[in-house]
Order: sequence, then structure tokens, then C-alpha cells
Amino acid sequence: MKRWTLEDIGKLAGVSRSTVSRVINDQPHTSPAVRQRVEQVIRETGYQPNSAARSLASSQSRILGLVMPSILQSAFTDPYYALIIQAISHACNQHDYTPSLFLFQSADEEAKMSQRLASSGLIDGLIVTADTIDSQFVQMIQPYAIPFVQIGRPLRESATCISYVDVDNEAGAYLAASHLIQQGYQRIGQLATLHNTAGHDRDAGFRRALLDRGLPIDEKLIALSSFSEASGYRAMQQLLTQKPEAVFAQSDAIALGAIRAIRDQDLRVPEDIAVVGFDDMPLAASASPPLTTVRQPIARAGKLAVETLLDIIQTSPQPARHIVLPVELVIRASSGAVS
Amino acid sequence: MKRWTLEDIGKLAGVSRSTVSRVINDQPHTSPAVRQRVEQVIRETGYQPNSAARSLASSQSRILGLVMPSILQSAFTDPYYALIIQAISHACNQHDYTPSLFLFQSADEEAKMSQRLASSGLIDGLIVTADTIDSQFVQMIQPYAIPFVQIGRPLRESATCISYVDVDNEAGAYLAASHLIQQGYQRIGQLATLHNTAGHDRDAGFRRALLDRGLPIDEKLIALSSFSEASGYRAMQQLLTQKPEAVFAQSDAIALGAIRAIRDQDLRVPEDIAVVGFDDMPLAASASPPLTTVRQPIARAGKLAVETLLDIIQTSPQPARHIVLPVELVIRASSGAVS
DNA sequence: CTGAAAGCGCTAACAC
DNA sequence: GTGTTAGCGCTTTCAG
Repeated sequence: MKRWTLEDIGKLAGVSRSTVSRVINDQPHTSPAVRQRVEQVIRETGYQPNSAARSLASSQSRILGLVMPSILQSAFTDPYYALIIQAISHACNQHDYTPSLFLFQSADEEAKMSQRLASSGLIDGLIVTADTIDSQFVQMIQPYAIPFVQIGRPLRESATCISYVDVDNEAGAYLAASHLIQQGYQRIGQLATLHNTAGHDRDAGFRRALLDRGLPIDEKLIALSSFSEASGYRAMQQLLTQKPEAVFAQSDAIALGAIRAIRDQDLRVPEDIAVVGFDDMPLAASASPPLTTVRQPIARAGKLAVETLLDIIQTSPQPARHIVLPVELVIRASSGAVS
Repeated sequence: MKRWTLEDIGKLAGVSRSTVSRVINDQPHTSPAVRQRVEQVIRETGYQPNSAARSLASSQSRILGLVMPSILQSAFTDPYYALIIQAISHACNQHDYTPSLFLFQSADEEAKMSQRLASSGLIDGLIVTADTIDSQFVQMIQPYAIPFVQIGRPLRESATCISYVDVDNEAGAYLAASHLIQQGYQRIGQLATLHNTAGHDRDAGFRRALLDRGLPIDEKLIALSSFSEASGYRAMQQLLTQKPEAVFAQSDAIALGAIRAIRDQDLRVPEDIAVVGFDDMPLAASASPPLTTVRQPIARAGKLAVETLLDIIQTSPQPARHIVLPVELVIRASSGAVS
């Protein structure tokens, strides 16, 4: 398979290199006849434009970077990441962009790469996940002019000037807690993660729900966890000593861990303790018992992140785009509302 | 932040563009004094070579493609993918390569992209996961000269001429089944997936273990599943009608589903039914009960895939490299061997 | 509507 | 050991 060039194709079609370029880039100013002839030759030869040459000449790589700063091994195995990656990949495919992956295992790696990422021209824009609250990554790339969007709300300090796509974590947690309150539960615990802004927002929603219904907030009923099943299990074990009647877990993985902890104590869900999760992962519907949870539109968030980024790249970075997607409560058996 | 070029840096350091290039590419033939001066300027300016120009001139992009053909949403959320992606990303980072992601949701997308991937020069090499047995992807890219390695054994027809990194699935399954037999179990079931060669090899190992110990192979004790928890649950429900004493599940996700199915029938693991999994995912150790499983070195496989690919790129594609990594049985409570 | 020509920023062969 | 020079394959004015 020969590596064809524009020049080759032009020669075969009896036109100049520029004309072929115009055809490929769907520019106007080419007669239909010529266009057809060129397209024919392209099809026959299987010609593919060289992307390095294209990038160099146009200073556009059509590559998007997907950055996950200082990621923890445990967190990354959460299906959330698989789903967001899949959605981003799919959106990139549709728009003829290539997604590249930048997972950093340490702050060092993060620092070393951020400069490269931002100024080698390899990448047209970045999608950054707000994995942990203390990542410096966004601050490091801001001085560079590279377009980026964050998935998840940035810290308040910078939230106004950063474009982001988020889901309404606060409202979701409010919904979840309110649902439990409506079932008549009074001692409602929370398995909380304060590692990122999503955790903070869910915590805020949880508290607001209790306050709105006049329930006291008992800090002893809030146990800290990471975003993993194992950590949910441990946190629930701890919470069990406080005898909660119901629990809001800040993620489905945590909820699954909690259910396991509850059952390992020979208690039943929801009869002895009701559980609500957050995410509506594929696992949630088929769990035992099926999990009541807050569905967040992960696929939509990924797609919108890509499209927002492309919009920023193609138009202008100003003003910062802020998108907050609605969530919805999915009621299943684990919260005691379904027999 | 100005976009510096080699020429700029040369001017600032009082040398020519070529000298700067030599310094950057760590070539010999530069005096230490000059080298230092140049490095100094590079540091001060924060100069980053333009990657498009580099690729064009050197015809090397330093980008590796990570291809997952026709992936199923359900399969991709298996932590296996997160771990292999993480390992590949890490190895790429270490070798100064960038990993790009190509997930295909359909055979169409696969076909459309394969040509681009193979002949646009975007990518120096490909790592292909053997997700399903019927993917045509490898056959489509073989005519092109692009270097690639597969993770997981290819089909027999093509196994000799394709480079791959695999784990010893057959031996692992043999180990797992033998372990159950040694515990004295006779009616040993299997939750099998025949979607890829890993499934086939595990099935073969399972059967060989039974045959070696003179146990009959009862096809009714083999239930088909996909690589997901939910599907393991369903397959186990079915298998329960056959009253097995022990079960070998072809993955940890399947095993977890199986355990859930067993417990939902008010049976206990391992007292009523022993379970062994495959993978040793992070979840396995902290499951209830902790899961006996076959540990496969996913991180090593990912790292080796990258390094093998780089070796092929830098030296020659011939001969095809075949790497099969050993696995190990990790005995925990679920198989009844630990009290 | 089409072609000629000038780069994009770098590498690498070749001279000095 | 260092500089000069000729491309890499494309996009993009600018003429015609």
C-alpha cells in the first residue's frame, strides 16, 4: 500500500494539489465535475491525508486531550470513568477528533506533562475531570491559551472563568434524602466523600433536605468514604454502630459496599435499613435488592463536554460556558418504597 | 506565552537551529558548553518543540493507538479495562508516547476508522484488545504496514504471524478447577464465556483439570455468561438448578454475580457452594466472602504490550513476538479452603 | 474555478 | 562540533 500524497492524487485526477485539497476539505469553489473525478481517485487509491502535515500547515491537530489528574487506582475502576470515557470517545469519533489519554499517577507527572500538553501543539483542547479537589492541574494550564472544559464543578474561586459541564449534584442528593424522609425514616445516615466538588455538593443537598423537613443533622450519622465499594463497606460498618434507619450513599459503588456491610451483619435492605445511591450505574438496576439511586446523565455529560470544547475551539473562549445537567431519582426496592 | 521555534531558541543561545535540535534530541556531537547554554535558554523560555513539525520531518508521531473493537457497553465497565488502560497509559508516559483511544461501538465505525488509523500517519503503532472473537479489525489492518500488538491470544489461524501479549488462561483455569477438586468437590460447575479466546482457553483448562482427575464433564454444569456481574447472576441462577457443589467463574465480575445469586437463594458461600473467580480484581479481596481467584498480571501485560510494540517499531516487525504471562491462584475464603 | 508558490517548524544529510 | 540546506505533505494566499 503506497503512501499517496496530494500531489499524486492531483496527477492521477489531472488537477493540481490545491484542488484536491479543496475537495478534501469540502471547500466551495470547485466545479462538480472536477470534484467527482477527484473523489473517484481518492476512493480508488484509498488516499488518506497525512495528519502531521495537516496539523503543521493548519495548526490544528484534531486531537483532544482527556486529562484525569492524580488519579487513584481505586477510583479509576469505578464504572463512572468507563462510561465517561466511552461517551467522550464516541463524541470524538463523530466529530472526527481523536481523544488522547492523560492519566497522571502523581503530582510530579502532572506538572511535567502539563507544559507539554499546553504548548507543544499536539492537542487542540483539553477535557479535564475534577477527580480530586486538590489537583493543581487546571491552575497550571490556565496561563497557556489552550482551550479546555472541566467535567464537574471547579472550586468556587475559579468557577466563573472556567468552562465546565456538571450534573446537579446538590439537587440529586436533595431528591435522594427527601425520598427517604418521605418514607418516614428519621435517622438518616450519609456515606460521604469530600474528595471533590461533587461530594461537597451532594453533602450540601443532603443537609438541605433534612433542614427543610425539620430533621436535625447529626454529624455522627455522616461517615466518610472514598468512591469505592470497599470503602463504602468500611464506612457503613462504622455507621452501623449508630443504628441508622436509612442511608444515602454518595455513589452506587459506595451503596453496594454499604448493602454488603448491612447484610454481613444479618440485617436486611430495605427492611432494616433503606439505602439510596447516586449515579445509576448499570449495576444498580440488577443489584440485590435493586438500588434506588439518583441517575446522572454521564453519557450526555461526556458528549456535551466534547461539544462545548469544540465550540470554544471554533468560536472563542469567551464567555466561559457553564452547563449543569438535571438528574432524576430512580426508585427501586432498596429504599423501601417498592414492595 | 509566545510560541517559540527552534530558530528563536538558536538566536537567543547564539547557535543555529540544528544545534538546538541536536540538544533536544540528545544527539552526540555537541560541546558541553554549547549544550548547557542551549538548555538554559530552553528552560527560561519554556520552549516546547512543535509536535506536528516533528512528526512531519521525522515521520514519527510518538502516538500509540489503543484500539478496542466493537466493544459492548456492559463489557467495558469491567474493571479489567480500567486497569489495562491505566497500565498502558503509564507505560506510554514513561516512554514519552501519547496513548490515543479508539473505541468502536459498531462494525461500521470499526471499518471506517481502520483505514484512517493505519494510513494517515497519525499513529506509530496500535495495541488491540481481543475483546470479541469475531472482530474483523485485525484482518483489516494487517495489509497496512502499521506495527501492532494484540492483548490476548489471536485466533489460531493468525496466531503465528501476529505479535501478542497474553496471560496463561488455560493454566489459570486448570489451577482453579484443580483447587476445587482437591477440596473434595465433585460436581463442579463452570460459568463460561466463549466470546473471546480467553474464554476458550479458560474453558479448556477447566476441562483438562477435570479429565486429569478422572471426573466426568457434565455439559449441564456449564452455563454460558458474558463478562458481567449481572450476567453471572443469571447464569448462576440457571446453574443452581443442577445443584453444583462448587463453581468456577471465568471472571471475578461473574463470580460476584454468582455469589449474589447463591445468597439470594439463601445458600451460603462456601458452605453450600464454593466459588472461584478469575482476574483478582481489587474487589475480589474485599468481597463477602473474600474471593479465591486466579490472579492475572494486568498491569504487567499492559506495560509489556507497550514495550513490545515500541520494540517492533524501533527494530523490526519480524519475527512476531509472543508473550504469555504466568498466573497464580490466590486462595481466599470463597472456595472453602480458608476457615 | 484552478494553479503556482510560499511557508508551517522540524529533522537529517552534507559541508565546513 | 556546528551551520547550511533541502525537504516532510499539507494549507493558504494570491494570480490568473
